[in-house]
Amino acid sequence: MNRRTFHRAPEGERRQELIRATLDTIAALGLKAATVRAIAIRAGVTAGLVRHYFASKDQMVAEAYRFMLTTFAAKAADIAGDPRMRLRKFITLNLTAPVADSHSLSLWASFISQVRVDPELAAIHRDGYLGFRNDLQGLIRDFLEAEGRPAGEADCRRHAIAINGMIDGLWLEGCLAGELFEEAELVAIALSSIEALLGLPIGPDDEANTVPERAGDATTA
Amino acid sequence: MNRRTFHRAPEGERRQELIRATLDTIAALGLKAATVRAIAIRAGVTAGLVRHYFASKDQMVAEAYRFMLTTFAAKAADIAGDPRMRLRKFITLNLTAPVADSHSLSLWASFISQVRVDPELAAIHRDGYLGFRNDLQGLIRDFLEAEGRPAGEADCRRHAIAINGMIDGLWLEGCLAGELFEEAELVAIALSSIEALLGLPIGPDDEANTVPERAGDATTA
DNA sequence: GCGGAAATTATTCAACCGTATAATAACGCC
DNA sequence: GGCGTTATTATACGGTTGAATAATTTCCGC
Repeated sequence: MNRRTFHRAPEGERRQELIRATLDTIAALGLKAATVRAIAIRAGVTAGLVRHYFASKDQMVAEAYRFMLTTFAAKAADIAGDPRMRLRKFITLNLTAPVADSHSLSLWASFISQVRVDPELAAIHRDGYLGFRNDLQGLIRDFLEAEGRPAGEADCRRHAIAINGMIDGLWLEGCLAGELFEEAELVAIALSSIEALLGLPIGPDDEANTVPERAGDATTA
Repeated sequence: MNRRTFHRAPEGERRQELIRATLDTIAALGLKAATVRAIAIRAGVTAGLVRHYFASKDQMVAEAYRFMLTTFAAKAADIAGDPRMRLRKFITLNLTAPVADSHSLSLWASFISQVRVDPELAAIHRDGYLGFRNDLQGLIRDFLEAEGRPAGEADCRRHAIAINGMIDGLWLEGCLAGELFEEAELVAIALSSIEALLGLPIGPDDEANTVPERAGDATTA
């Protein structure tokens, strides 16, 4: 009975592979079916190896969650341009793939359902989400100031809550039923709605900012 | 070892108890930890009894999901009043307990993460969500007409998407971090934002519709 | 420098224990 | 006695473990 030949991975690489396989498996099969064995097979190794890199399966899952949140935050961090452009990019970024797709929703929902019962995941969750709305609030403040409409702390907070809510909600709709919307439709709705909320135009002259016509049905999922 | 004395429940009642216990257990412990035993204990019976009422655990979970969606839909169905009142009630209903609390989010996320991998759940999901935005679109159309601002199909659809997105998003924020908001704050933000989106007042004169001041920090979870 | 032995350690493998679901036997009330 | 409920058992599967082994690096005599 011969033993399998294997490849010995360079420092850190296998660890990253396992984290990626964890996320892929959860997205594809759900948290319940994401067993150590299933994850290991997807990563091309055997189950026992997991405990060589992580103290436990739970720790590996926790690190996978942290990695996911970090990846999201990193995407939003390197937005450049003037305040109006930055706000517009932020919204677009969060309402198009890869942030807005069923893969992301699947992952997100799996973790959210565990956050309430797992203190370690809850801590990671808190860390990950802590800056999100603050970032948005900063973008809004900068934008209002640049447009000569400086606003107080309370007003900015209120706007950030409303706009954050709208982004989250449209993200949800896009993930749940992306095939019901044109590619840019959700982004256009978000931008024009936010214009109405703030009373200021956001769209640049050189790019379409109107809502494309579409006479489809109106179901959510 | 004496056998426990037991109570013989009337037909149907025990079944309903088990469904309720299923939802409670999923919300409290997560889908993974919602074992037949845990659910049975919560319902005050022993595990074997489940198989007397349901063909399998999966079927019980599926029926619990159907029950949850039905309950949500039923709440929104019996709203009475003039168009403006109905729209306002619809929004309020979806942004206050029991629809908007961490219990609901927990349930919702648990099921959503399974919907993609379980065809039976997917069918139930589709049935349950099919009419939601159409209902909202109808409310919006009626409201606009009643205010003398009749709108075409495309406009109504666009408004319904935007407002549905905002409701979903604020619902999400309320569930995730309800303790960061005043009781009526999210509702007030939603109502004033929707006023801005539609360009029409929604709030009645006799009820506060302004956003209450609150100088707290701005974190999401 | 260089070839190969020795040490290191990443990986596999098989088995363990706990627990889950499903099936079935035992029991009590009407 | 029949039916509803419970206790018990069977089987399967999940995470974890530790010993065996293959791949890689280090070391040493030359």
